[in-house]
This record gives sequence, C-alpha cells and structure tokens, in this order.
Amino acid sequence: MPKQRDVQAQRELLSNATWQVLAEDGLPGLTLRAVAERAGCTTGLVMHAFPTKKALLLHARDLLYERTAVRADAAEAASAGAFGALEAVLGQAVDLPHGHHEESRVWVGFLAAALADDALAERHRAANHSFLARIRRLVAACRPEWPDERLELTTKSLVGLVEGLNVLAAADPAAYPARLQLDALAQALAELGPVS
Amino acid sequence: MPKQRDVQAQRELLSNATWQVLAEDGLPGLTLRAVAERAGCTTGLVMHAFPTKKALLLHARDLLYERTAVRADAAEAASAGAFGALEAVLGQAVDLPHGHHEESRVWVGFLAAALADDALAERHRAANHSFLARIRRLVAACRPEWPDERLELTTKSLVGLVEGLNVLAAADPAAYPARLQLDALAQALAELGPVS
DNA sequence: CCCTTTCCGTAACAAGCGTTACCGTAGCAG
DNA sequence: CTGCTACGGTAACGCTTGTTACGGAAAGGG
Repeated sequence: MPKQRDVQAQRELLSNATWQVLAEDGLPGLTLRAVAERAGCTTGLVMHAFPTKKALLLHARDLLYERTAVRADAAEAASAGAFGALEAVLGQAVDLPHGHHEESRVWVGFLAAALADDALAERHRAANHSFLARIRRLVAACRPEWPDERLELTTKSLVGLVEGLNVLAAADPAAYPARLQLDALAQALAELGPVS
Repeated sequence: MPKQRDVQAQRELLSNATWQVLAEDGLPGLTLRAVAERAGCTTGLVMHAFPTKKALLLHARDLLYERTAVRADAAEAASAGAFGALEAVLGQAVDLPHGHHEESRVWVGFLAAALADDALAERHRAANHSFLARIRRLVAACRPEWPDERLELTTKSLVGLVEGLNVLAAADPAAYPARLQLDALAQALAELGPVS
C-alpha cells in the first residue's frame, strides 16, 4: 500500500483555485495551467483529480452552491422570525463580509459559461431554484394570506433585484456600493415588514 | 481609383455576426473564424475591417449600446407623460418583441468579457451610467419632490431589478417568462404611479 | 480595352489550449 | 533497510487560436 492521497481535499483545493482564477482573470483566463499554478501544482495533478476540465468546472460550481447554501442556512438559523430571516438571507447575499465582489465575479463567470454548456446551465438552474424555494418559503411565512401567484411574483422580484445588484456591482463597484444595495433591499422588503 | 468598399457597412455586418455567435455559442465560442463564417466571409476580411479581435468586440459593444439607446429613445418619445415613458423604457428592456433572450445572452457575454478586460468594462459602465441617467430623469419627473438620495436609490433598484430579471431569464427562460417580468416591473413601479 | 490599385481569400505562423503518455519518486509493507 | 506501487511532475501531442504575409481577382480611370 504505497503513497495515498486525499482526493476530496485535492478537489476542494483545485475548485478554490478555479474560483480565484475566475475572479481575477475572468472566463478567458480560466485555463488548466492557470488553475494548477494558483493551486501550487501542475496540470498533472489536476488531470489526475478530475478526468476533464468540464468536470473541474462542475465540481467548482457545485462547491460554490454548497457554500452559499450553508451560509444561507446559518443566516436563517441565526435570525428570529421569518422577516428577520428574509432580511438576513438576502442581506448576506448582497453584502458578504469577505470577498463579495470576488464571489459575484465568479458567479457571473459561471453564468456566462453556463450559457454555452448545458451541464453547467442545469447546475445554475438547480441552485437558483433552491434559492427561490428558500425565499418563497420565508415570504410565505411573512404573508401567509397571500395567494401563490403573488408569492411567486414577490419571490422572483426579490431574487431578481438581489442578483441584478450583485451583477451590476461586480462590473461597477463604485456605482453600486454595499450600502446602497442594502438600502435597496430594505426598500423592497418594506411591504413585507412585521408592521404593515 | 480601383475597387472601393464600405468600411462602415462591413463593420456593422461583422458586429452583428459577433452578437449572433455570442448569443449562440457563448463567450468561449466567440472566435474570429466563427464570426467570419457567420458573416459569410473569411478571417481576412475581418482583420482588414478591424485591426484586432479586441477592436471588433469594442465596436460590437458600442453598436449594442447605440441600438438600445435608440430603442429607449423611441419608447420614451412614443409615450405620454413621465410615468408612461418609465413604463415603456423599462418594459421594452425586459420584453423585447424580437430576440429578447438572445440579446440578454449577448449582454451577459459582454459583461463576463468586461470582467477581464478594462476597455470593455469601461464601455459597460458608460452604457449603464447612461441608462441610469435616463431612468433617474424619468423618476425625477414622476416624483419631483423626492430628494437626490431617494431618487438614486429608486433608480438603481429599478435598473437592478430589470437587469437581474434579464440575466436570470437568459439562463432559465422557463422560470422567468416575459409576463412575470412585466408583472414584477409593474409592482416595482407601483409607488411611482400617477395616482398615489 | 487595358492597366493600375485596392481589396480580400488562402495559407502559413507562433503561441497557447486541453489532453495524454511516460517515468522518476516518494512513501508504506515486510 | 529494501522493494513495490500509486502518485504526480515533465514533456510531448494534436488542435485551435489570433495574427500576418502574400498573391490572385475585381473594379474604376484613361
């Protein structure tokens, strides 16, 4: 039983390197050699941890979704009441404590890649549907009397606003600072507040 | 005075081909050969019309901005009153009569490219600032009594919502149909309606 | 009708890509 | 300490990329 490795740890390391390259150099700069260099290894290791570049991208995309889901769970659990949870979950989506713009840039990169790759597109849709379901559940808890149609409209409006602000901030941080994003979110949430 | 060509018409043709390739094959498929094939010529013509690939992308980006500005002007001119103009301009941004998803895909592609290219990023910012100024002017006409801060917040919220819905619809058309986008826009515009 | 001059398709270039094959090597079993 | 085996770095492969150089063709002036 000679040398053994931790395949899962390697994949996580490489996925993290993928994010960093994607955030810094964008989609055209996302090459296996750049990822390997960022991870401190060579393409040999990358191709032993993943069969192909697409597999690496899919794993990195899945890991991004898992981490955002964990963060949203934490934000929701740390809040009191449905409205507070809604504020917390959406708020952390537009104002991450660390590396916010970086994550938005990564998100845009994956989105652009998904427009040309069905597998990536499906992961994007799954992640977005999961996020939509979470927000819809919280909105329904705030306004139990609302019919399904209004629930869906408000949910998708909130998600659209948050993702739109993130996307615009990624390309123009000066025009969309964190404070403005939070204010915009608060204004959008006004109709859902506990005191109607 | 031998053979002469219409350089401007060639550039427009190639920029249109660039959009089509970008919409269909995404950013990774945007190669000079693909653009040339789509335009019905060879790379020779492309490199004679533009000195480099980046120049082609910049021209295509500028042309996209000009056309959206023309459409917005037309929508604004055809409307009665500031609120009607606001509805028309934002409405045509989320529900284009022809090739809506295609244009959103192109927009996402240029955005992703801009994250790695300063020149493209500056064009994106300029276009977005122009759109912001237009919306802000119309919002101000609807609510002259509002202070600058609220004007800016509402303007950027509206633009964020519209662009967010467009981006999400580009990757998941089934979840964000045109009707839902228009309803979401109408809800966001409710506070600006002529009858308060 | 010819000639000149511009245009543009052809084909090659170097560089970089994802991927593959190979072999030195590092680490555990005995 | 020795030997075996999975690991991973090296280097090459074929392909595609953006870009360049060149030559045939086409069109307007004399």
